[in-house]
Amino acid sequence: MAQSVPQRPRVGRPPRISREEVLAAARRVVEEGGVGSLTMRRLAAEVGSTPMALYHHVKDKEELLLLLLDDYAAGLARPALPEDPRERLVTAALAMHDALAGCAWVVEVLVADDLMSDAGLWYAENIVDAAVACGLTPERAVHAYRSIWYYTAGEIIIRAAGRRRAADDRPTHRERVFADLDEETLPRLASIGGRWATLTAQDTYRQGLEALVEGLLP
Amino acid sequence: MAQSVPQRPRVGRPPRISREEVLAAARRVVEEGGVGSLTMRRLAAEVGSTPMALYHHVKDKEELLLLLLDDYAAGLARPALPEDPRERLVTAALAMHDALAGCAWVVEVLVADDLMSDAGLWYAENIVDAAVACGLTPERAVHAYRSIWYYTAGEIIIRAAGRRRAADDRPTHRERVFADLDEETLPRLASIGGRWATLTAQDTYRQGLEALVEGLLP
DNA sequence: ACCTGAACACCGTTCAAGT
DNA sequence: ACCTGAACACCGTTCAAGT
Repeated sequence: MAQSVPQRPRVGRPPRISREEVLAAARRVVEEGGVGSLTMRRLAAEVGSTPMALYHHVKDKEELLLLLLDDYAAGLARPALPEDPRERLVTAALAMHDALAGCAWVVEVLVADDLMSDAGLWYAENIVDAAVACGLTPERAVHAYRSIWYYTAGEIIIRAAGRRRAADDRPTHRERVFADLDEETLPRLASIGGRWATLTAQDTYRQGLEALVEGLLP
Repeated sequence: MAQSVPQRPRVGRPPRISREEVLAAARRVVEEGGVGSLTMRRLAAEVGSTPMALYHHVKDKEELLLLLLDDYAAGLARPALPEDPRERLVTAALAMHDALAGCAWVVEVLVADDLMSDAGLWYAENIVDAAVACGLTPERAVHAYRSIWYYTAGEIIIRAAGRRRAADDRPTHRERVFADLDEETLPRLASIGGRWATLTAQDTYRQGLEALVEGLLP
């Protein structure tokens, strides 16, 4: 029915910017200053155009963010996974965590529309499948995946927030609170005192993951 | 030295609005429409004043949110905790989760400056202390607390995002993705298909928590 | 002491017009 | 087809002035 069009008959004004250019610029902006710094106006300046020209290449800001996400997900390496299902589960979860950690801004978008994009499903697929191979029913495997996802997303989000806080020089609310803990009502925290900051700065993602997996599998 | 002042000698223009009124109005706004709907202008309208009058009662918007948080935390019940340390740990974590779940908006603020306020430390205190009583070193107890905190915050944040998504009527990106999964590359997810939504809607917080605790404790 | 109005420096997006 | 400018309906916050 529809005959193939060898060359689209381009009519009208020739484009000055392309969707790819817009996306590339958006990626630059977001990598440098976080999602918060990505505004249509700033992006327009970056590509040397006007805010409204952008709307000819993306529907709106939300679509722009989703495209950015797809793009990032598509570029992710898919590590070879071990045969042993339990190891496969842990390895896939670690890879998922690395994918998120490597790109702080994704999280802010992620939470708005969970489970990144098609490419992100690879992690879910492998984790659920490995959990089934470990002996869980499909239902419990999905629940296990969710627990791991909560743990992973929580870690990423909270660490990202921590970094943002550290970037501001002024002492945070939390530091002030920890500086004068009441030994009467909070003896344990008071005894930990200054070590809290260093202890919580340590990367214990893997440790916690393994504990979680230990408890989740039969 | 300083003599007690029985009655502050109030001079100048009498106040039309108080800090308490501002806070109460902010709480109303935020409970109804989330943190996103709390703007200084909207809040001013709510108390029947101008945006700038607010700055006479709170330093800025951030302080306003922190005050709101303190306020909420101060009103939380502190459930009696069981003697057995392991049960105490689980009970405290569940109480922490309930406190957050009862008040969706806190999370948005929380992430910005983790560990709610003084009142929120009660949970940390009990969880860390119970973990030590279970035989962990203080260091590992803090790490265990962090894992639980990641898991808990992640669950709350992701569920809240899910509810926000469900509130918009239009089908989400994620639904579209799940509608046509590739059976070749994602066989496991494809086989779960439509059940994904109902499975992930189930509340499995306690289940995951117990698994995590199981794996964390010696 | 407390409040107001005007103003500054921002947002995302729509609409009508230009090339 | 692609881009522009002006405009709308918002933000948080500062500053100088009023009572």
